[in-house]
Amino acid sequence: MTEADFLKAYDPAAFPRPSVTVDLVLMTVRGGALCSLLQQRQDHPHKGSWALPGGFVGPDEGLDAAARRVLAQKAGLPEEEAPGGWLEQLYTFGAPDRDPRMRIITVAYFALLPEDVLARAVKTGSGLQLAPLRLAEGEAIDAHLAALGPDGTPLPLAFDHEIILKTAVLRLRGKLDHSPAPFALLPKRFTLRALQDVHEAILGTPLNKPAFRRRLLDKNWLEPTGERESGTSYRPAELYRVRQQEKRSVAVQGGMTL
Amino acid sequence: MTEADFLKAYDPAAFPRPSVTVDLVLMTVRGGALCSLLQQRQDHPHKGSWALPGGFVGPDEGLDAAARRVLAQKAGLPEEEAPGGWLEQLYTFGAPDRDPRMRIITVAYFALLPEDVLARAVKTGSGLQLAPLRLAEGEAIDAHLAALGPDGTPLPLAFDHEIILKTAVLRLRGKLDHSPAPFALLPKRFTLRALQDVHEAILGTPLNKPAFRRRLLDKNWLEPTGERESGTSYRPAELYRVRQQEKRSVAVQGGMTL
DNA sequence: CTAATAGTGTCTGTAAGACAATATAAC
DNA sequence: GTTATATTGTCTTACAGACACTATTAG
Repeated sequence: MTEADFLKAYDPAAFPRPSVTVDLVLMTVRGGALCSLLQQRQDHPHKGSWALPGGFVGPDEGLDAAARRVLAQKAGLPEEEAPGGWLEQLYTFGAPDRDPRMRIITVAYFALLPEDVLARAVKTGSGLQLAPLRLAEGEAIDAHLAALGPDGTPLPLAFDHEIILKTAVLRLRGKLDHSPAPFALLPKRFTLRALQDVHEAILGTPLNKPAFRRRLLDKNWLEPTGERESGTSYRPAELYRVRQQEKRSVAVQGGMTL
Repeated sequence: MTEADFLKAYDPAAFPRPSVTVDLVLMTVRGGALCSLLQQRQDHPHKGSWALPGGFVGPDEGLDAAARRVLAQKAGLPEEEAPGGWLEQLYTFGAPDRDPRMRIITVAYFALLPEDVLARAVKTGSGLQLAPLRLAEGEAIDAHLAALGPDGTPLPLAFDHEIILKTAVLRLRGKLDHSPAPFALLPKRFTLRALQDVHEAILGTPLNKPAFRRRLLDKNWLEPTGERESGTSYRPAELYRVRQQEKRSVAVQGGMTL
């Protein structure tokens, strides 16, 4: 056994290497619901089921770079531009049988994008869909998550992508209060009410307005622009923007702004 | 470009696959300090520097299984036994140049083990060391982390292992209050004082005793055993144990008990 | 003016920090 | 008893939830 371990450790080419991919959970909030971009599989295995967009990691490509590349390809985001999104490594899934064709280890990322960006991606690509995610009550990791189709019925999910989606939703919930990530779901200038709507959609529960406002403003992450929203038939709300410094300040391995 | 992408996605064998390893941050608290097991490299590259124990992921081996195997090999833990530790996937590091020999993507795990288990591992193996970790003040990810040798000077760390260690420490700090993981650093029965010492070592700051006690007991994770510690020259403290149910209850992708 | 929402003030309950008082075991 | 620490009680402060009140804009 020690001999075998020795060989294993010092002659890695002696046994087959796994393929490594990145899979992306591209999320946004639309119509008060947290949604994820899914792509219908055209081939076996899991033909017809819905999968996360992904791609193989190139031989000289970093993991973040691969995630950005897939994001650009699938979501139609030019890599050089700054659409104001968020990208963060989520978790790595590597069960030996997660793909029936061969051994594939996937590094899952999640991205947050403004609604219009993802809506445009859906229209551009084919077999794409922005599916509302419905997570059963309770924060347990073994709770069931459904991605709903246009008719409100759950879509069949390919591979282990339900677990990946569930992990993403729970991670996002956990980070809501401690990370500037959720701002990536809104345009550059937004009202506090819109931000609260985003939080409520992600948590799936209503929040107290004065408390929410206090909490957010006390963090000092936002600054008022002096401008107001327009087009309302009632009192327009102040537009806020994220302080420049907060776009850099990041928690533990906290992801990156796009 | 679309053609190239197509080939990339559908003919993964057409380009070389990366090697995939697991690296383990094996931590414990000793002498009031958070320590990690490090192994001195016997070969180039980084010969003489100190590295995290790790190993290649086998062709039919899951990531968690690989981490457990390396844990058993390096820390001398029999895989079947239940020493009361904690194992959790940390983050995946895959910069193309992180290893000069070849492309290696590593899935980092961190483990928490009682002090005596790791101390035994250090004595058994060779070139092993349990190094106190000192993190510069401030939670910033770009702060410097040093692993101290026996003479108190920082050890040179191999590859990107400083970043991995830093990530582990920050992750552990963040989970302290929300996860039953820290209990893995103590024996099965322990006093609240010992638990507070562990928390203080990890956070690097003293805590308020009554508040700590209230917080922990209010979580209802612990139950008194009715027994007292022995061998003290003063009033012995009550011994607590973790409720059985809490060993299962786990937060978001929260790791596993050993 | 009315309608509708923005934004604020205030009360209350919960939980943490600080500090002190009491309890208990070894000697 | 003394000593050292466990364990509990209490005061104060900070903050979140609840609710109501005031402000502002369109029409």
